[in-house]
Order: sequence, then structure tokens, then C-alpha cells
Amino acid sequence: MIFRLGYVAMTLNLEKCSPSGTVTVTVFNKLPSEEARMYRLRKITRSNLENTLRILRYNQALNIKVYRFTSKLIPLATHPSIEHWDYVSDFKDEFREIGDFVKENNFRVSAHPDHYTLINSPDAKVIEDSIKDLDYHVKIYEAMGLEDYKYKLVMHVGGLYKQKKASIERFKENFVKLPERIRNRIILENDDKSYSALDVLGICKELNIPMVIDIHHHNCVNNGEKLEDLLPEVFDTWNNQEFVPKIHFSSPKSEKDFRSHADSIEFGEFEEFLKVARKVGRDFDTMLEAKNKDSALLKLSEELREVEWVNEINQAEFEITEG
DNA sequence: TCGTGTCAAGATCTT
DNA sequence: AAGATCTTGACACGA
Repeated sequence: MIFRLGYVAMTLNLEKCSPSGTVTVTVFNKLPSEEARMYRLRKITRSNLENTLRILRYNQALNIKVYRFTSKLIPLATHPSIEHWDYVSDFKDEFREIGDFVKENNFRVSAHPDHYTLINSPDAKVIEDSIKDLDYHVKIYEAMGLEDYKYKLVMHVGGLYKQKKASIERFKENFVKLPERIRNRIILENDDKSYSALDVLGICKELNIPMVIDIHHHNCVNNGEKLEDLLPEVFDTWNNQEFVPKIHFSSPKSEKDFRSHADSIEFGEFEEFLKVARKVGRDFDTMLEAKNKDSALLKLSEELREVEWVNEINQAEFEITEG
């Protein structure tokens, strides 16, 4: 069993390296001319793309192969103010360079449209905007030349709207209507309030969608289901996929503020999870969601290296190499 | 330059 | 029915 670790969007260990620069709508609209507005958008976008490539190079140096792109690569991407802007053409080379680097170095990259993107809303306008946002994410992959559907978009089921069953049905109806190039990218994650791992597993099995189980969310919402019972079936949803199963892992900030993410990953909790995963015996990847981003990853990987049984099962896929 | 209130977006809880 | 809260990194503005 090999497992790898990844992190989300930004590194704490490179100076001035945000991939998520943006501009507020108010300020953007106050800029004096079309030229000024385009200049601002291009400047931010260039910086975001450059920083993304810097982060990937850094990841490569540390052999961190699992990474989630920020959703904010293009400022105001799906806002009506910039609908006319063809950012893909403007930054053709930059996108391509990122995608080439991903492919050359066998990264597993992903993206996670944020919680405003809901395909089970009863509101047609919300659905429309959500599809626009999904389309934006896929466009980014395509611009990078990451045409392979193995590069995924993680989503949640959506809102409850006081009727869980009907809301799940609406998810299914809208999901199957999505264009193929979007639909085949989507994978589903259990959330920390509404849809449990068991709920999501049911949807995933029915619609043949790979499932990402978020261990922390499972601890927030469940009806007594045991992780060890769920995990084999969750991993099975990946059987026809190129990449191995992926999970999300984070530690609660505190007992009182349980749902929030802590700065780091609590080692003991991760070790407990590994013991459950070992029983399943499959390779998998872990996306860590901690405030300390890659610093939390490096800390955890240090701690894991101290544990003999872990070293025996893992082939040091996340080993630090000097670079 | 620094600290802090604010920010595109939806859902849901509180009043 | 309207307003607050969720959650988050980064902006934007004023001191």
C-alpha cells in the first residue's frame, strides 16, 4: 500500500507566491477605462499563473505530487463584468506551460469549485451560474492541455432545501444532463452538515461517480456508520479510474469549534485512519486541508517517518528530496 | 506599512 | 421578511 499526501492551493514557504490574487468588483468597475480594467485583469492573471508554476516546481522539488489548484486563477472569472474577455487565448502559453509541467512530472492535480456552486438548487438561475462556474474550471484544464478526464473537480451534493430526498433526486437529474466534458470530471465529497458519507456513497454508486470521502466531515455527520465499513465501498467507486482513490483529511480546530480546520494535522488521528485504510489494503492519495497548508504536510510526513509500521507499508512517495 | 473591515457568489439559521 | 452567519485568503482603505 502506497499513500501520498497533497495540499490545497498555496504554499507558506515561498515569498509573495499567492496563486489567488484578485480585485473587488467595486474597485474594478471604478477603473477609468477599458484599458485600465484589462491591464489590471491581465496583471493579476499573469501573477497567478506564474505563482502556480512556481508552486508546482516547489512541489516537484519536495516530491509532493498531489495538489489542488486554486479556483481563483482568473480574477472575477465568472462575473458578468469580464464575460467578453478570452483569457484562454491571452495566456495560451502560460496555461500550456503549467499543463506540460503537470504531465511531465506526473502530478495529480485537482480543483474544487467553491460552495456557491450547486447543481441541486431549486433556482434555475443558481443552476445556470453553477454550470458556468464548472465550465470555467474545465476550461482551465483544457487550456492547460489537461484534456484527460482523470483531472477532477470535487463537488458537494448541495443544499437540503428542507427535503433531502427530493434534493438528492434533483442532483441526479441535473448531473446526468451536464455536458460530458464537465460530467466526467466531477467527483463527489461528503460535507460537514447535510450529506453524510453514506448518502454520497449511494449517489456515487448509482451514477458511477468516484467518491472522495472527507474523514473529518464523516466525523461531523453520520448516523453511526463506521468508517471501516464504508471505506472499501468508497474506494470501489474508483475501480474504473486512472488514479487511485483519494480522501480528504483535516483535524478539528477544537472541541467547541469542531467543524473548523485546525492549523495542522493531528498525528494520532491520521495514524488511526491509516490503520483502517491498511485493512482495505489499496493505494490512495490524501488531500490535507489544514490552515498551515504545505507546512502541515511536511510536519505530518516528518512524524510519519518516525513510525516503523508506516515506513514498512509506504514507499516514501512523499519523501523530501533536497531541491 | 500596518491593522481591520470587507468582499461575486447561496443556504440556512436567527430574529 | 430581513439580517446574521458560515468560511476564507486577500483586497482596500484609513490611520
